Amino acid sequence: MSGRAPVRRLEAPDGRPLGARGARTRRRLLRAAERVFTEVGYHDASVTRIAETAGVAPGTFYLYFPGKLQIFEELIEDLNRRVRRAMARAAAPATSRAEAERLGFRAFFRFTAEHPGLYRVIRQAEFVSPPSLQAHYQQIVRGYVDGLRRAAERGEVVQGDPEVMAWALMGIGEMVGMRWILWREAGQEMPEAVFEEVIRFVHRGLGIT
Amino acid sequence: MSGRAPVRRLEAPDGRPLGARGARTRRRLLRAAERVFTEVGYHDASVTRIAETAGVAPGTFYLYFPGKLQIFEELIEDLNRRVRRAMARAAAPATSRAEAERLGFRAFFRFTAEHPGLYRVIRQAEFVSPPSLQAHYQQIVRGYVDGLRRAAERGEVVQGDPEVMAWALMGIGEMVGMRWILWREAGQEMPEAVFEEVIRFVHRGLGIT
Amino acid sequence: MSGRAPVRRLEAPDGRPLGARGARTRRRLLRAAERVFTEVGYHDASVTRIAETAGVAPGTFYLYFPGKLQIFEELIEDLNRRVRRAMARAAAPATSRAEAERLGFRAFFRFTAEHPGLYRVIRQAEFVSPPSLQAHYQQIVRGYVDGLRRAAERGEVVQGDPEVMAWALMGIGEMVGMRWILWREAGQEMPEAVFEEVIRFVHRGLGIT
Amino acid sequence: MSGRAPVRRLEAPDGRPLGARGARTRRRLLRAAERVFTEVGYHDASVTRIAETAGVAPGTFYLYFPGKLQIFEELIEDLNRRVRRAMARAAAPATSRAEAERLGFRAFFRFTAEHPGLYRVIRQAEFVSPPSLQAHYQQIVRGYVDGLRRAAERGEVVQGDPEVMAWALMGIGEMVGMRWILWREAGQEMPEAVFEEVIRFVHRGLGIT
DNA sequence: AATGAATGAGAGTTCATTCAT
DNA sequence: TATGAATGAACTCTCATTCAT
Repeated sequence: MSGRAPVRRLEAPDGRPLGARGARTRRRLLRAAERVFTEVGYHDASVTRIAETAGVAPGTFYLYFPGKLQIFEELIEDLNRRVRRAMARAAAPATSRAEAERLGFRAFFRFTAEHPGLYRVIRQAEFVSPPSLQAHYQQIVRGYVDGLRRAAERGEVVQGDPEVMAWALMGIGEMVGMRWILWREAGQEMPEAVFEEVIRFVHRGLGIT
Repeated sequence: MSGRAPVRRLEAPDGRPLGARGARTRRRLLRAAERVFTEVGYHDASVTRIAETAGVAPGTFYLYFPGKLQIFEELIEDLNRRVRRAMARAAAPATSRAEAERLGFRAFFRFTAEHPGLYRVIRQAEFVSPPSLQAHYQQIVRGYVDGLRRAAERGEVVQGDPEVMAWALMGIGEMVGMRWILWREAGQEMPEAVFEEVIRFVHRGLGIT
Repeated sequence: MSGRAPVRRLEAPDGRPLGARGARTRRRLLRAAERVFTEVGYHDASVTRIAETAGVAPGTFYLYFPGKLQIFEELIEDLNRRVRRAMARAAAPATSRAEAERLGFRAFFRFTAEHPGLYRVIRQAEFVSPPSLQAHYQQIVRGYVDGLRRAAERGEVVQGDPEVMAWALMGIGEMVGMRWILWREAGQEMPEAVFEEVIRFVHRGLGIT
Repeated sequence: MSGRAPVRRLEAPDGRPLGARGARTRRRLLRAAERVFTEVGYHDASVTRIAETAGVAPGTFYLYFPGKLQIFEELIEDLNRRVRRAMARAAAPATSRAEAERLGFRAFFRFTAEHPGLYRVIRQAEFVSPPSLQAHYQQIVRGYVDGLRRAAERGEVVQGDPEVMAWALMGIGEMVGMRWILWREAGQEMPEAVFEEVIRFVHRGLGIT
């Protein structure tokens, strides 16, 4: 279908390409930012602390990112990629839309459980970087829409506007994930009964019999 | 069954009751905070700007609220009350669960359209005041659960865990509202076709035939 | 020798004389200020809290005192009068300078023990109102000097500059009082042995054999 | 017997060691604080003004001190060290307790004359940082007590509680210093006759014949 | 004689960002 | 490529004082 993803040429904010050492430092800053944003949120995360966590001096941060906002935005994109990949991989072996939904939701909840905080951070983008947030949701929806359209053509799901359904499904996933995963203490699992109830609701909503 | 709501005795942070003049100033500060939070979010909203918007001096703010966090929390509660009241009133005349859902969602979307920004602000509470956010969602769910349980007993909706369904419905409402109302420019309406599609999804999800 | 002290005509800051009701309010403010200054010091004592303690509104304070500084200064004068009176009364029956010193120091330490905090507040005057502090010490010294001069003429104490001796004695009293009274918890007494040691030092210093 | 004083490793509030540039800035802030506290007292000294006096931006202050209170406390300790060192050095060559007292008091008054204001500042600690004030006095007393005890053993001074005597002596020094040094205009000397009178009083008080 | 809501200047403090080294 | 000292604007919050009622 596509071919390989283009190799991402990393560069410094001033446009110069990054050597191996620089690329490693950049990666460490990104991981540090993930940890710090996750722990305290965007506004209480200081650049100094991110640099510290990455083991570099504050000034070094600006060799790799134009500012705090930009590393946040890159992190959101990064998260988005990881979520979509996790869901796509999980749903790949499915032989029906019903199974695809089950596997996809399962993967989403697992991802959320393994990265508690990331899904809290993303909600912060509402005011921090609205375009990032919109892009995040829209990219997820885009993948969804294709799957739903094909399933409708095959008669597996009800006829209807696949975009609306995709947003509805995403809303269900986020709200349920927040309720049963993010608000739990770390280590707690979402009860299997809850998961099954969610899936039944989703299947009914999609008209899967 | 009902009785009237208790008169809310307003007080200053130091516990003294508020006279008419004080109550008016307090109300103006609350409205100003709503506007400012809505425009720029919690973190970029300064107390000074809120006071300015209300037409009072910065120090006056602290005669009525202990701080920025507290006015935010009060605003969330306030919003919560208004949303629930709007939905309850709208759904009251319904003669079936199907109709109740339709009227309730309609009211919710209308409220969101009339107060664009409020639903964006609430998502900020994730890091600003988690308890406020949880209370907000839980209070909405609580009302929902009762209605669903009774409907299930009457055989109007499918048997199942009403709490899970309530969270799912709330997620649908929020995400669809965000997509078609908040991200639109002011004045835009959610297309009727979208609304109908959402309602169909909701009805199917609940097992309403 | 003197005649009676002039009746103090109380007036408002604007010069108008005070009626009976006003005089009572003024007195209550003064007592409230004493309590508050004593508890938290000059800078952390707010006019509002003083008024509150006196049971009046903040605005009322300014009907009786031009400001926070002035009530503080009046309080220092007041304290000064009370200390001197207590010491003079205590020493009056003495038949020798030795006895006068013993009785005077005893009275001073007792006063300090009964008004812990007042002697801490006075030290604040160093920067709050230097003239008040100087006047306070000078008035105490003045009384001392007369007594010492007469005692020297009678050969009871050594010949020498009575003013220098007076300041030395005052320094002893303050420092010892601070160490053994103010730094103790309330209710603790200065050990009798300490008192006797102080008196011996004083007697020797004055050349009382 | 002695060995050298341990090198003081300076660190920033966050615990990182200070380089040469940082150490210089820190020193300049400390000197600036001394000047400003001396001029206007603790409460009217603003951090901004201290920074200004040191020639740095307000934010720089917080790279070196956690806050206004802490630089004040460090200043008190600093002053304490300098006073004790000055007195110890001055009294070192003394061959008798009588001479030691004379030299010690002389040194103390000279120090006070050279640093007018420091001794006023210290009195502020009463409400600002009581532990600092107690530590200051107690450290001075501690050195005094040893000297007095040995002198008593040699029969040079009267038998008695050396601690009480030490506090008395300190009180004399502070009060006399305040009267004849701090309240004078800059440049004025304490008259020699006053100094001699004080020393005679001290010698008599200690029982030095 | 008394009220108490309102003021507004100024406090201590934080932190994203810069730049000389 | 990296440092880290320095910046300075902006923040939340306090409180002595005023004045219309």
